[in-house]
Amino acid sequence: MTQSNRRAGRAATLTDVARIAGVSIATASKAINGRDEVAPSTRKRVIDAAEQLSFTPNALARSLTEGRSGTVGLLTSDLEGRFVLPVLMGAEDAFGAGAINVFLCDARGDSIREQHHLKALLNRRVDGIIVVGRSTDPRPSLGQDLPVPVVYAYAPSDDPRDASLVPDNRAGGRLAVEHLISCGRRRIAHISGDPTFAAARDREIGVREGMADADLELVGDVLFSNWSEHWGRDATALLLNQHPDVDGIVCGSDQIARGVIETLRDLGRSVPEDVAVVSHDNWETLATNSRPELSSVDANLQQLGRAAATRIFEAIDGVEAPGGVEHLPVRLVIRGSTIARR
Amino acid sequence: MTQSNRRAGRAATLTDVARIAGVSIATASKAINGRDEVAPSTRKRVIDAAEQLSFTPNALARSLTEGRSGTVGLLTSDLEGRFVLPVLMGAEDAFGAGAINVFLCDARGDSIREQHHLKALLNRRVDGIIVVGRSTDPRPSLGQDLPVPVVYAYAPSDDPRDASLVPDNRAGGRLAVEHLISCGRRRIAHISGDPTFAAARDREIGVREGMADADLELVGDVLFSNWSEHWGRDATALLLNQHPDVDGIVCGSDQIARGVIETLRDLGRSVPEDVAVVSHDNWETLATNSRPELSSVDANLQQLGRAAATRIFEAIDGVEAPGGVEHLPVRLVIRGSTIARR
DNA sequence: GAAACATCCGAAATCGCTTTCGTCGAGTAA
DNA sequence: TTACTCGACGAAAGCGATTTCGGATGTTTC
Repeated sequence: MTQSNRRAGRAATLTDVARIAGVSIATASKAINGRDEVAPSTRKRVIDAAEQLSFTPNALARSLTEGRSGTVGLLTSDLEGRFVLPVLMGAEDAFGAGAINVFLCDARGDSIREQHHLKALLNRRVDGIIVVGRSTDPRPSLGQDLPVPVVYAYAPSDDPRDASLVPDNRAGGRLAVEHLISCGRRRIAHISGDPTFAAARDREIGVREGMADADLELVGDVLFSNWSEHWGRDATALLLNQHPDVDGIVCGSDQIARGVIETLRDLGRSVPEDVAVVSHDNWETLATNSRPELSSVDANLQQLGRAAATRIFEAIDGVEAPGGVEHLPVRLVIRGSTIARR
Repeated sequence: MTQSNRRAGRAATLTDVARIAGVSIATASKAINGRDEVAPSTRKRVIDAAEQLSFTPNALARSLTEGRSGTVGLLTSDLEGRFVLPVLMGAEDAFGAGAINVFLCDARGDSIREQHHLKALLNRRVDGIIVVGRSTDPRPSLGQDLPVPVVYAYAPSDDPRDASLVPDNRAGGRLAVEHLISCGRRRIAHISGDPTFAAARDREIGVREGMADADLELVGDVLFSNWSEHWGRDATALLLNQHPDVDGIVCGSDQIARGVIETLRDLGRSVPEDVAVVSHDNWETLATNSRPELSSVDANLQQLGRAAATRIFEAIDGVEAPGGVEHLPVRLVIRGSTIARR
């Protein structure tokens, strides 16, 4: 805390710099911003003066004239932050560190709070807004009459006129099951999470497609309930009871997979030798601490954030945004739960 | 994306409102901001006009005159976000949603990037900065010559002149061990993480203090290595081999505890009957999905964020900040790993 | 030596809002 | 009626930058 300095006086302004350098503020501005109608010697004087005062231009003032603030709002309902942070990082990457700053607002699933935050963001004249939902289910649109471009990431908007970017869960399901098949598995089951989640349904579709393409059928029904380890354990017990010959399991999430693997071991099955397990999310902490480590489908959230930022940019620059939901590619990370470690 | 609207024209300004209401911008400003030198009828006209144009004041312009921006920077190196998000939420609470907005910047452990972000934040004239480290180890100070108040949260600054708020890990260690003792355990061991972490050392001190107060001694040496489940498993095997009669284990983190519990079960010990286990962090996903669920010491990060925000506020209002490291209370969350579920 | 032309610089307008201070008219007191 | 107070309102000066455009130099060119 540096009270002393703060009291010492306000931050240096362009006027101060100009005075010290003995030029007008117009010239000082040009010199500092590298415009070319300034003599080299003058420029040097100005730069030196700025240095001496440790002058930093007031971004607020600049924004006021330029009409854009160089900030973007990230509006989320994802309390836990597993999804929003990779997206944030991707966005930062795309924007370039420091060039654009991101306001992170957590609406906590409360639409009143969301409106509040939205209004605050607009007051601050953000140049764009990225909305990150907490699941991949469609969420209410912020509306069409906003003065800035909006991109929905992870969770799509329920209004097709909005631009939404979501991970391709269907392809993810297919990827997972194809991997199991390529590992020589044929009797494959699917244990997933909450069936009211679009992610669960989309992944199931992908899984079924992958099986069908290989002329295979899933072992038993898809087991739906919730995304927890507990359910993974219960479902596995159930599954092995009815279909003891299963040799591959696609899990709806890493958490489920953790439970699945635990119960498989408890019931005397070795992973991946007897049963190979692949899951979704690639949540590092869970996946790499599992024994064996989890093969998992990664949603490429950072890339999704980057794409969202790019969209915002394009829209700012006047490129008409196409609207509709775009599915971004996912990737499979292979670890010990499907292929035995050498 | 609402290009049409954006093209339709710039956002309404106070001048527009004033014109429609037939008053001067001065009066319009006063009417909207609730100042009292305005006749009720006039105020109504202005408010109506503002409504009609859906006028939103330009926060940038306002900040320019008021000298404060109503924004705060949150500078972090915590990639994973487990620590930074609760802090962010706490800060939002304290600031009041919408009244203050938070710039979240991730330096990714790179000091160049950090300087970059810091500069950007200062350019945007944030009213204060909260620095969130990635562990509880001291981190380099941003320096004393910043024009805004800075508070270090979670990780303290290495400069005692800075104000730092950190969880009281020592009290946490004590809390954990006292709980085990109150559960009737006497042969207690401590399995922790990376001993180069201040958190590991502080917790150990607390644990030892708690034991000493009860005239007990730890079973064996404290086992240090890293914060992973793998280590939890290995350490437990080691421990049971040397001290098969252990009846309580304090773990350095929830991840370690997960490994500990797993191996305890594998080796035929039931939790909590034979061995009670308590850990640190209270990472919900891990703690509540464990079997049994983990009793764990929660660092109260949200409260820490709230405290940090309050500090910033006070400093803005001119209250001299005390500097130095303040240890904030932690709390124990009791679950099934120490007390058998009924 | 004058005209034409660069080159460099500064006065002033502007962005949208807040705030001070002066003005004006109505109401009150004398 | 005059003098005075007071409430309501507006003109104008900032806040800190950018940018336009005209003016003051100095340099070519014929």
